[in-house]
Amino acid sequence: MTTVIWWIRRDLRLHDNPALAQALAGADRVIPVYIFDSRLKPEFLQERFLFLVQSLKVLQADLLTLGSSLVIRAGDPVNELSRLVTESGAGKICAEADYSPFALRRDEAVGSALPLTLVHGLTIHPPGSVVKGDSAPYTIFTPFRNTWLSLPLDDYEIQSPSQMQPHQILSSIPLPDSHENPLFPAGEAAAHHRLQEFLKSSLSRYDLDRDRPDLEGTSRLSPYIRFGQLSMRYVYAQGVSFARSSGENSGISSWLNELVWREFFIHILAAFPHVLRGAFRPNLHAVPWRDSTADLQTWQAGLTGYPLVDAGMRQLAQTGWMHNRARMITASFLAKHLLINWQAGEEWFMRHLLDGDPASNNGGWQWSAGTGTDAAPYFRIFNPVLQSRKFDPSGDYIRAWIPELASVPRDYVHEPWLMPLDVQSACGVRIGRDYPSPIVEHAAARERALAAYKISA
DNA sequence: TGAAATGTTGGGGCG
DNA sequence: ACGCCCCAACATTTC
Repeated sequence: MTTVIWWIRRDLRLHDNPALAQALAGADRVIPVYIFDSRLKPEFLQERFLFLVQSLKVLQADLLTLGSSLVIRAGDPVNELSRLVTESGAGKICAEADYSPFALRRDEAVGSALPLTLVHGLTIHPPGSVVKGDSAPYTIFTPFRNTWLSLPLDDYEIQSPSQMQPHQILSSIPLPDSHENPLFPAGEAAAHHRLQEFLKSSLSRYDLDRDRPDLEGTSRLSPYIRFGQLSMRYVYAQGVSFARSSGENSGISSWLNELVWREFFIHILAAFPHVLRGAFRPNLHAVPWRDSTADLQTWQAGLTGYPLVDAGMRQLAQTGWMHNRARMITASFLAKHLLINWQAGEEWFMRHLLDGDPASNNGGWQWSAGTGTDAAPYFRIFNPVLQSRKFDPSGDYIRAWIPELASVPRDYVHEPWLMPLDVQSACGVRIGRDYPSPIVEHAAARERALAAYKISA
């Protein structure tokens, strides 16, 4: 009787799961295990932690229908897995490889003590496989993508097991209390449903609508991909086959491009783990950031006085998700207009985002702050008013997240501080009382940022 | 996956 | 008819 442990980390799926498939191959029984790592403090994970717990509940239910069961433990993975191996007599542990510095250290510790087999599945092409002629990693997106696209695509799809052998129920702790996020119902089935809905209804217009936070133009798949409720291989293959069958291409290729960005940042973090500690470009270590707790808190609270910035920050705090265009604008605002170290923003996003992943989050922030591998030039500073007019033309997104501004007329919704007093009275909003005046003046803040970045550029 | 400043052009008003 | 100015509209350069 051979027993294998399937150690689940961020691959919460039964469909197209190479680590699970490897565990099942040749084993008489497989024990699915999730371990809450005691080094990760749930209070810092907030909404993402609840999403994880909900997802584990669904996975548990799915496993029960197959005849199996999920074992939940909490503690240090080396200790917990050692106990599980002893209790079950398992001769092997299979897990999907993860490439963040934290995960690599953890798996090194487990692998040196126990028979751990890491199986690739997190990305389509694993880190180290997309490299330049001299086998150095790419640091610019476009050539990375060109090489990425030239590699053979494995569109093989591993079906979910139709049943699993029961295992003796090892001691398992109950899952913490949690509740469903109304925008992101947890579980593999919900993820598949969302993918199909997106393909059908929004993908063909993706290139036109994806930058519009007031529309449903994006896939909203990121939390599911983050926790592996969908495999990248499957998601990408679905996009490609949809493009073939619909004969339509413009929207699809720009969406597939976004998936390649995700791969790019995972590769970057694997090759340059120092990006989690500071700027990728060492010369930009020297930006003289302002140290203002008050301004940071104003940004976090969505009270900067720039409606689109505040709408994005409130959407994040209230839902655990923010539209990508708003992520870029809010990030640019913190790093450029407020001249606060982007790492404070990186930390805030990680705390609140359901899809919070060190590689993508760090990559996005370094891009916005102009410190990254393939970064926006330091002098590229978003004008929050122009961005607002361009991407939220009627102000629907602003009004959805800033109830104070719900009745502000369209002419003023992007820059309410310009409202004459009689208009303020007419719509019942006094700027400076019901909604803040701008925390900084755009032109002056822009000049300040240019000067500060110039020092270290 | 910007925006502002600066430069150029050309139509129209007007003396 | 002509030169001059104004200023959109667009293009280029700079941050």
